[in-house]
Order: sequence, then structure tokens, then C-alpha cells
Amino acid sequence: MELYEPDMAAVPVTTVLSALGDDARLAIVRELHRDGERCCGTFDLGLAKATRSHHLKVLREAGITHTRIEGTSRFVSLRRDEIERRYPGLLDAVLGVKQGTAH
Amino acid sequence: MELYEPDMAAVPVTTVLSALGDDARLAIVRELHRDGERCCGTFDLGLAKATRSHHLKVLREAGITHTRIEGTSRFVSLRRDEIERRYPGLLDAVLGVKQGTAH
DNA sequence: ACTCATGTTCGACAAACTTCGAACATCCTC
DNA sequence: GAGGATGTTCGAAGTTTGTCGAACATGAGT
Repeated sequence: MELYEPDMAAVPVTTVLSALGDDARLAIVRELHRDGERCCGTFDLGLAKATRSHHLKVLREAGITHTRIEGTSRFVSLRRDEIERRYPGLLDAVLGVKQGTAH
Repeated sequence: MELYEPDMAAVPVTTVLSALGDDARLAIVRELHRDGERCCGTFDLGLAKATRSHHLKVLREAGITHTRIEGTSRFVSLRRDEIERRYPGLLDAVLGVKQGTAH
């Protein structure tokens, strides 16, 4: 079984931005950025697993993540290079921010 | 009369990304990026003026645009410096992309 | 083969978003 | 002040999104 992972260049910018514009999904991206590859079940978002699965699908179909299947587990990682090639500086700009930093 | 324009640092990242993750609003941002200050009515988005007003409000409340009132007109501009200070490289990353460029 | 663990998909629901026309507010000009 | 121009606000309608439990699919291990 193969998972659909589009070419970044084929994904509209607005799709990428919408995908990142959600607290749960951005939290996932932050963890991937910090830890590298992560198994699906290790994201503790306080959400049902169906919901987590949904968010991971949104990220994957936006071209942001790669999913490697191994047994019954799926290992998710950021497609850093491809993102950086198409949107240079985007990840740094988005992730390099401490939330709620008023000043 | 004064318009509400929040401090960028007080706006969640996801709010900014959601604001940019819409075709109509990103089109507005592109035009502002290209032309500088623009009068509200000069955006031809193929949308009713009520809808245009809504999108401009979303951008303004996300801290992305500044609105200057002059008579019955409102002149909108990008808050470039503030965006750049809080999200270095974000605007360039988002706007420096030709849409649909499949390679 | 049965069971357990890991995820996905389906159907449903509520909340949020986009869109519009109509009504309103405000300012400018005659 | 009447009329026109520029925008905003107010419902309302339709769509999309986020969320969940239940059912399903798949692989590992006993």
C-alpha cells in the first residue's frame, strides 16, 4: 500500500498555508521539526485518534510530511528539503516563533 | 473612527497562516506587495463588496495590513516591517512563488 | 487461527467560514 | 440638505472543517 504524497510544486500555496494554519497540525510540525521522524501514535494532542489521523492526512496531502510504513506503524517526517526548495525560509519563519510572545 | 489593528506579537501564528491561506486574501496581499498602498475598491476579485470587506477585515485583524482612512475611502497597505520582524522571511517565502508551477 | 496493537475510513454532528443582498454609516460635492 | 460614492455591518444560505465513536484493515506475536 502506498500513500498519496503530492509533488510540492503541484500544491497551491494556500493549501500549504491552510494546512499549517491549525493549532493541532502546527503542533505536529513543531514536534517533527524538533524530533525528526515520529511514529503516529506518539503525538499527544488531546484528540481522538481519528482526528489525529485526519490532521496527518491534511499535512501529507499538502506535501508537508512524508509517511513511511513499517508493519502496522507509520513513521512521519517533515519533507524539509522539498519545502525549503519551494518555499525558502518558510519553515524557519513559521517555527522560529515562541507563541504569545507579546513583545 | 479607528480601526482595530493588533500588535503582531499578540496574534497567534496559526491566525496569520489561516489568514494567508485563502485565495482571495492571498491575491490581495500579492497586489499590496506589488503596488504598495491600495484603495479598497481597486481590488477586483470577482466578489461582492461585502465579501471583499470581510476578507480585508480578516487580514487587518491578523495584523497583516494597515488601513488608513481618508474621507470615505480606505487605503490598505502591508505591514511589511512588522511582519518581517516577527516572521523573518515569511512574506518572501509565500509571495516568491509562481502558482501552479509544476516544476 | 486468534488476539492485540496501530491506524484509517465512514457517518454524523456542530462550529466556523465564505458568500451575498440589503440596510446602514460616513463623507464629499453641488 | 439631497444625492452619490465608498465601505461596513447584518442576517441568511451554503459549504467546508474539526471532531468523535464505531467499524474496518493490516501486520505482529503467541
